[in-house]
Amino acid sequence: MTKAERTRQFIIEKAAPIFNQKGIAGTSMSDIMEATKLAKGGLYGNFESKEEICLEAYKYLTKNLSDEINKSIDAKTTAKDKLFALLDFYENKLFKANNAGCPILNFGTEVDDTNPAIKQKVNESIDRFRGRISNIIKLGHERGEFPKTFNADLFATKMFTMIEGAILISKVQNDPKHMHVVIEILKAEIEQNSI
Amino acid sequence: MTKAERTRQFIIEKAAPIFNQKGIAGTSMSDIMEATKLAKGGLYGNFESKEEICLEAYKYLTKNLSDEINKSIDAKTTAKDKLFALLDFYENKLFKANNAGCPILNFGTEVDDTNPAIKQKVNESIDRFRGRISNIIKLGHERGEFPKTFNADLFATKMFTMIEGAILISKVQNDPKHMHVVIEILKAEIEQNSI
DNA sequence: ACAAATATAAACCGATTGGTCTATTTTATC
DNA sequence: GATAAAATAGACCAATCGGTTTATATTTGT
Repeated sequence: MTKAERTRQFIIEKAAPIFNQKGIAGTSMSDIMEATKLAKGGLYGNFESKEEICLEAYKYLTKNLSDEINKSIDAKTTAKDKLFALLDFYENKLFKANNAGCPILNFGTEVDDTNPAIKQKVNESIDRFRGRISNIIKLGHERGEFPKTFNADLFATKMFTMIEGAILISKVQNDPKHMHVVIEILKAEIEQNSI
Repeated sequence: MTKAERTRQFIIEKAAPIFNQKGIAGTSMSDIMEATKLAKGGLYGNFESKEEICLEAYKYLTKNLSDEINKSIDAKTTAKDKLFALLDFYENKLFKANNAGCPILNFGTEVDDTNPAIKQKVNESIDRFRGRISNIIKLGHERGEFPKTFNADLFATKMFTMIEGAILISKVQNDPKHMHVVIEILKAEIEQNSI
């Protein structure tokens, strides 16, 4: 890893939480200069533009999250445990512990028309998230944990939308109450669909 | 209605969809100048700041939406029909017809730390939305349409979070598919809980 | 129609925006 | 440790930001 590569990574790591919290338009290069203690030249020597930093920041945020989630899931064997681990992750890590919430939600609502590159990335994140849930349920089918009537795709959509909606409420209300309610509803539904 | 009041209202109406689409930080006074064909003086003669326009724009967007929703609901008599009307509204009006999506989602994700005034308004919007759903279910209890086991508060949270999550997906993917799926899931659940 | 009050246009403000450029420093190679 | 190459600081840029001011239009009440 050359110096430049290290600095590049360093900038991404410092910029990511700022973009996630203040938004793309709301984050300025001087914010990133302050966070990294680098001057303009230091930033533009490693990146072409603010947008490039932002794109890399989004990739970094989602990759990090993805890795953590996969780690939580892989630690469990049964499909039910994996789904519960995923739900617990969202309740504990992403909302309570984390700072600025879900990058899919934060970036997704902003990059409507303005930023097709990031929009595409958010798109992929959504597919990955839904796919993860769906695959666990299909694993449950194979393992005989869930009946075939427990529709993987439908539940994936349900779970994804409820979690994102819950993050929105909990963030605006500064209160994890509804997030907790949502997690409980989803757990109950999984329980109900267990053989 | 004085000239000033009319101009004020005119500015709000022109600015609202811009804020809803481009976000608060992403909307500049020159955007509003262009949309209203007014000069700086025209705007600052009627408003103290960009933030005041933004706050009024948010109020305008949600009031408009609220009025339309209430009209749809009031046209129905049974609780089930009212819930279905609300769901249809979200599927048809808000996503397909509407331009920039739900102001609760758009503003809510942005006004985290930066804008307590609007954050408070979004908070109220969420309560109003959830309350509306919850009240319809309670009406269903009274009318003998729904069993008491159909928990009003839980379902309100479920419905709200799923709809907002579905708006997010549908917007990012430019595809109402998942919104449709969510509406169908919710309708089926209401049907299932009908006596 | 006229006068007082109101509302708007447009020049102007300092600060900040994203971005460039060059001189200097730091790093890597020998 | 000298030297070539890579990376950074910081002055600089035009454009734009939100906002102010004042002179001119436009409403309004009479």
